Amino acid sequence: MNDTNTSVRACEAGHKPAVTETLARIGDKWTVMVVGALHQGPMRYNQIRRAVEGISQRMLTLTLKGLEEDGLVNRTMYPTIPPRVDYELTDLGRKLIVPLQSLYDWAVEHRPAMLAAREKFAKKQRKAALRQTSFTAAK
Amino acid sequence: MNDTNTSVRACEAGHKPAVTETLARIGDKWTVMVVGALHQGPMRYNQIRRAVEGISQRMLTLTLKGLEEDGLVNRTMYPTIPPRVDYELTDLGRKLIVPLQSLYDWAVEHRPAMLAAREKFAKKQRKAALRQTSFTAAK
DNA sequence: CTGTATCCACTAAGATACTG
DNA sequence: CAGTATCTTAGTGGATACAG
Repeated sequence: MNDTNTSVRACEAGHKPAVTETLARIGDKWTVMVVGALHQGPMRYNQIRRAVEGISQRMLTLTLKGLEEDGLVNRTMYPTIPPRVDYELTDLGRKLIVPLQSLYDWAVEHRPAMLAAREKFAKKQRKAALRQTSFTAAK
Repeated sequence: MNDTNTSVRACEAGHKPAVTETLARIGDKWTVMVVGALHQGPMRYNQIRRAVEGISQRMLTLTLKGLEEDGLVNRTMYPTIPPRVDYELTDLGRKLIVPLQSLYDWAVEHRPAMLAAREKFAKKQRKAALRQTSFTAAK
C-alpha cells in the first residue's frame, strides 16, 4: 500500500521487483478479503464493509482506492441523493482471482499440517527452555 | 506474523480465517523472497542473506524462525567451529511454491496492465485536482 | 559464522468525529 | 450513504553492537 521507495531497492536481481511490488498490493490482508467479497458481484461501499466485517472505514477506503488505482476494481458513482457508489471487479481483477484461489486452496488443504508443525515446534521450544533454566537456575 | 487475535474475528463466514492467517504468513514480503531463494536448494544463513540482498539480519532471523515454526523450512545445525546452519524447504514448503509461482506468473504477466492503469488513474486525478483548484483558488 | 538484544524511525491501522 | 480528517497506538523494520 505504500509507495515504492522502501520496497523496491530491497531487491535488485532481475524482475523480482515485479513480484515484490505486486505481492505488496494483492498479498495485503484487506485487499484479498475485499477482492474475495467482490468476487460475488458488484457491491456498494457499506455492503463491502459489512461483508468484510472488521475492516475500518479508513482501511476500506484506502484498499478500494488502491485497487482502483491498479485497475483491479471499477468505481461507479451515482450522484443521487443519497449518493450511491458501486464497486466491481474489472477483467484484471477477475483474473487475479485465479492465483488467489490456488493460494486459498493451498491454505485450506495444508493448514492442518501447519498447525501440527506449530504444535511440534512449541514442544521443542519448551524442552529447549527447560535446558536453559537448569543452567540459569541459580540466578 | 502476528497472533490470531485481531485477524481472526475480522471475518466470520466459513473457513475464511484460514486464508487470512495463511496469507499473513506466506504473503509477507520477506517470506516470499526467502522461500524463493530456498527453492534452489539448501542454503546457509549468510547465503540466504546475500541471495535476498536487502534483508536485515533481524528480519532474516524472524522470517526463518516463522517458516521453521510453520514447518515450511527445515533447520539443520552443525555444532562445528565455526558453526554452520543449513536451511532447506520441507515438503510442505516445496508445495507452497506452486501457488506462489502462479502468483508470480500473474504478477509478471499483468504488471504492465497495472502500471498502465496507474498512469491512467494519475491523469484522472490530475484533472480532478485542477477542478478543485478553481474552487479553492482565492484561498 | 550464526545468531540475539537494544534502540530508534517510520508507517500502518484503529477509533473517532466531522463533511457533502 | 459515502467518504475525509485527525489523533493515537502498536507493530515493522533497519542499524548497531554484542554473544556463542
